[in-house]
Amino acid sequence: MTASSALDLDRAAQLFHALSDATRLGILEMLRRGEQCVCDLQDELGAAQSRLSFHLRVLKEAGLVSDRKEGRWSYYSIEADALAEVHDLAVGMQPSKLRILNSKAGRCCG
Amino acid sequence: MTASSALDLDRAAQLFHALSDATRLGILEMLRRGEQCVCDLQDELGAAQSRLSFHLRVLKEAGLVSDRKEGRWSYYSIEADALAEVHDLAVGMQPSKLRILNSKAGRCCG
DNA sequence: CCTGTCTATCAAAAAATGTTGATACATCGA
DNA sequence: TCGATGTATCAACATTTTTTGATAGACAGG
Repeated sequence: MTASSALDLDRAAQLFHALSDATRLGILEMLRRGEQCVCDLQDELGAAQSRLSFHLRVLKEAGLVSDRKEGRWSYYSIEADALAEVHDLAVGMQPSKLRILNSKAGRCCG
Repeated sequence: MTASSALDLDRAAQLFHALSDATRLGILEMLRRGEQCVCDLQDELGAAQSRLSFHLRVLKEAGLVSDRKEGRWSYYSIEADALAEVHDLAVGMQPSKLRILNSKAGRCCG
């Protein structure tokens, strides 16, 4: 059986697309420190509010982040599962050695 | 020292962008079987020649594939180093456990 | 209530990306 | 040399993505 169906490719493309922008990668980098409200991201990344909101939505639609409302604030945080999905994709794409140790089942470094 | 500079982000974005398209992922998938000429990719992926040529260039500019001319044919193959770079990025982005075992130095499963 | 703050959404404009068909170039075989 | 083949490149167009500024809703504090 071949490894990848059309759907797999589309999902992979969606994930990679969400990661294909420096602003979004910067957001994820900040979120690795833990939950952040939009205003903090805004300050630290120096991005306009609506711009940030846009990128956060892209990340959210890809499942890479989730949000939580508290009072006036929205807090965003990383969805570890989606990042694990990215990791699995990366492993699955390796041409040789790396693949041997990996299947869909488990992560090599878990 | 923080993990990622602006340059890192741009490079990461370039790699992920190259991977953010189903056609290009299909190409890489085929190339995992080994070197392929454009005509074979064309047949199997059912993509117009100039379209394929476009996507191959994106992949090549990201360093993910290389090409070799032989007679009338161009043979493309995977650049394992770039895929390893993708893998390292994926590992480095994990929020928790996975990171612990990894540094820039080496791959966990190598 | 009113006002200011935080955020999402919208529409318009701008920029980037992908597609298509045409053309050009190199190579091969006759 | 000629014609056919494999590929890259180009220009035009279509599509998608990103940015910007404006607006609106929810909430908190006075």
